[in-house]
Amino acid sequence: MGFQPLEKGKPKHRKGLWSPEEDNKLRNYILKQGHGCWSSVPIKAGLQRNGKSCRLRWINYLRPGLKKGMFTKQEEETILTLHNMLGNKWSQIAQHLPGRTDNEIKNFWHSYLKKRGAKDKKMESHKQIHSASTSSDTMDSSPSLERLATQGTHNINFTKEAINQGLMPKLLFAEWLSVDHVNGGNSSNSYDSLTLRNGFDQNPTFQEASMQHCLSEGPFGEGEYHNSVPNISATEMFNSQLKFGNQMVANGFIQCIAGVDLSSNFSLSNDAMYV
DNA sequence: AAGACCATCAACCGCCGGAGT
DNA sequence: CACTCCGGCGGTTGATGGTCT
Repeated sequence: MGFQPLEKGKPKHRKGLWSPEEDNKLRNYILKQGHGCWSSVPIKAGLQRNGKSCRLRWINYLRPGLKKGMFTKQEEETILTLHNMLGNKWSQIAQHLPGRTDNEIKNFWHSYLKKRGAKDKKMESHKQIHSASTSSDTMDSSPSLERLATQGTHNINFTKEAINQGLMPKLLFAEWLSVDHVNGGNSSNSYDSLTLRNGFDQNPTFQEASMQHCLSEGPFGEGEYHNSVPNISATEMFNSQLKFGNQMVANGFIQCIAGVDLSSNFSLSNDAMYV
């Protein structure tokens, strides 16, 4: 890829991959000042990017609480189910997947489509060969969209209406942390073993650590929440989220985050914050 | 070992809608 | 009402790394 050389004279916005220095600048700026108006962020943060690029970088990569790595089985099924209901509404789907971005989900879906396309082709030829025999035993072993939507493979019983009306809860990244633990994400990241390089790291470990530290002392302590959600259903999740929302408000949750004054200008509206 | 091919992911682009003037 | 600005969204592209031949 490489970076496009900056044009002489005219201040042109830089494109391409972000360097670690740029990441640091953006992260530090937003954590300290909040993003405010995105178009002014690059200027104030000393970046030669446009506002859009900064926003995207923050949302998709730098934002605290983001989950990295493979999608879990449950996440995959949730995506399939929600996509079946909502279509290509990636941002809406992302709101129900803790720590995942719309971009990530979109990418997943496209690769999934490719896989499925290949599988379908295979199935088609297989069917033709065995057209005389019963079809039931040739069913795809992966969950069909219809089945997922109707059965709710892991108790997903929310309705399209509920989703469309915004009745589905959005998530706190504190919950992302918990879900991550449940799903065997980076659960080995105990607080003690964390390295807080330069205050922040490339991954959300720093925030997770801080969150965990907060949570362990607060109403979301290990016993109460972290250990209570194995094989959590959507309904349970929903309920716990409602509880979470109330607790958050009641306990000044925001101030708890990382000891940084994020509350002043820190927009969490798109950060799966339940409001 | 090297080139071709493929999958994944980060980032850009263009469009749309809402808010402000 | 028209215009501009901005943020958000979805589609698409291009780079990169891994696998295959």
